[in-house]
Amino acid sequence: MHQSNDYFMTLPERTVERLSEYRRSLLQCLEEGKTHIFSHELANLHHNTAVQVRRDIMFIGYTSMQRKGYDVRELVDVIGEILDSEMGLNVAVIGIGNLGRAFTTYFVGKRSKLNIIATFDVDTTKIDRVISGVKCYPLNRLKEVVETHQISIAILTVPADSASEVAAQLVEAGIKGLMNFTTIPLNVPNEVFLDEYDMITSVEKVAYFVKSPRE
Amino acid sequence: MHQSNDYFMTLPERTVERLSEYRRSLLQCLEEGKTHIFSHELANLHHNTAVQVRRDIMFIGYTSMQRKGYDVRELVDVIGEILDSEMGLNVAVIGIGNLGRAFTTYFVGKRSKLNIIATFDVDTTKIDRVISGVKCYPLNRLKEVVETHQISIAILTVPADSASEVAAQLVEAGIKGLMNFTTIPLNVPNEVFLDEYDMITSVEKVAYFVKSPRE
DNA sequence: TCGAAACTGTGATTTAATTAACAATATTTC
DNA sequence: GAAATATTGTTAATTAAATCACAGTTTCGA
Ligand SMILES: NC(=O)c1ccc[n+]([C@@H]2O[C@H](COP(=O)([O-])OP(=O)(O)OC[C@H]3O[C@@H](n4cnc5c(N)ncnc54)[C@H](O)[C@@H]3O)[C@@H](O)[C@H]2O)c1
Ligand SMILES: NC(=O)c1ccc[n+]([C@@H]2O[C@H](COP(=O)([O-])OP(=O)(O)OC[C@H]3O[C@@H](n4cnc5c(N)ncnc54)[C@H](O)[C@@H]3O)[C@@H](O)[C@H]2O)c1
Repeated sequence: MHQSNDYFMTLPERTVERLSEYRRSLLQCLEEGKTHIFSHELANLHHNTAVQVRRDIMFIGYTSMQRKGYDVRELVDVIGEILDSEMGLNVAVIGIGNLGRAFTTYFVGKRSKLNIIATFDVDTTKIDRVISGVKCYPLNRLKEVVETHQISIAILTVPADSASEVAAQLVEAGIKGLMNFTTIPLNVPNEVFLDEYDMITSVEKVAYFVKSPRE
Repeated sequence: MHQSNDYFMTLPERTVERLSEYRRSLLQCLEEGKTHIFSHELANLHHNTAVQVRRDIMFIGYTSMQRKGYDVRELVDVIGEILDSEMGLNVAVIGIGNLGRAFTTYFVGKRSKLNIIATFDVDTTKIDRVISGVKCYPLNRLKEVVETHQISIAILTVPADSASEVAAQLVEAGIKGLMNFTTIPLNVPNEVFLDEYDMITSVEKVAYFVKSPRE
């Protein structure tokens, strides 16, 4: 039973994240030949509750076969309709150092609607080479390459002290979404979607809760 | 004016994260010779409001010089008292592949109360070598090394298909905090603090909001 | 010396996210 | 085919987080 609204409202960020995570588990289920899954099973695979799973799925307007659970294949497809763009989106990695290379290598292996089609750096030993399977361009060709290849998303892995400057260039070049892995919080115009993740903060948080366990 | 409670309640996770982020900005301020900072200045450096900053600082029981803003040095120290352990904590990286190496290289450079003092792998070409400045041990010596070096935190960067198994070994070895960078959600006993971060999910979220901007 | 201005600290309020509760529905069992 | 069981979808209640609103200080300027 597949029923999806023609006009989706924008989903809460956390729901979008969970849908992405559910999809990965569901694809795994498919590989194992599992065709149906209950909300509590999906919940157990992630750290949450059956109610939360049902609510997330309700958000995207999919409904199950009552009492049989969700059809895994259909659910994967519906999540795909929500998360993916028909024709895919093009992605660039900016700063192809240790983290940029690790990310690119990992990502390029995955089948996905997101294609890393360029990397950028200022290091002349990297420019014009193919690194992690993707061509590296000089940063000063950013705008040109972004336009000709219709790149809409950038992954920022440059050193902290050039992060703000490079971010401004990305905005100027017409990037629509920015994933910032540097430790510097960025300012971008409202119409550019920005997500930031700081590994060091995460590890410091773990350390805090190791030192001060809850209850 | 430095007034800290003897017994802290456990802070909300988001507050702990923000404190870690504030600290980094504050250290930067110190380097630039800035001795005092207002809540709205700190807020501007991060993506939040002056009230939020004041509330976070209230949580840790620090109070400013009225009308002069917060003393940067003191605030750094108070945040340190909250986040850091007196004698530091020892950390191990499990799976010293692309991501593990990037992380280790980056982290080892930082002055911090968290010391990466061992890495573990199963690849015999890596074992017993020093990689990213840290000695790599065979995974089967995990328990022994964790005990002798009093390692309490593990960073998990092994391939997805061995993540669960290795996590169980880490728990068994007595790890108290686990930062999981694999794409597999883990189950650990309640007394082990677990944080998980999935880069792919983050990028998929950015893609979703690029495709479906808010309002 | 007395406002006015600039910030902080915090109770009250609002908003957002999660969880509980349960009616509706399909399936199995006897 | 009726009762028992399992599971969903959704409304209502709860909890947690963020924001508002403002009184209380300190400083400044006239
Ligand atoms: N490595 C990690 O695990 C880790 C963890 C947390 C945060 N980070 C952050 O990620 C960023 C990159 O870390 P890394 O370890 O990969 O560093 P790195 O030094 O290995 O790589 C940085 C790369 O950026 C390039 N670069 C420098 N200036 C540039 C510019 N203006 N435009 C384009 N490219 C430029 C360099 O040539 C280099 O290739 C840093 O900001 C760091 O704070 C990394
Ligand atoms: N590279 C990235 O940017 C990235 C992004 C998202 C998620 N991840 C996740 O991080 C993990 C590591 O990614 P990577 O790109 O570094 O992979 P990688 O293959 O480069 O590294 C994996 C390392 O783990 C070692 N290993 C394998 N089995 C092990 C075991 N049982 N115990 C200890 N070590 C073992 C391998 O020898 C190798 O050195 C994966 O689970 C991946 O899903 C990586």
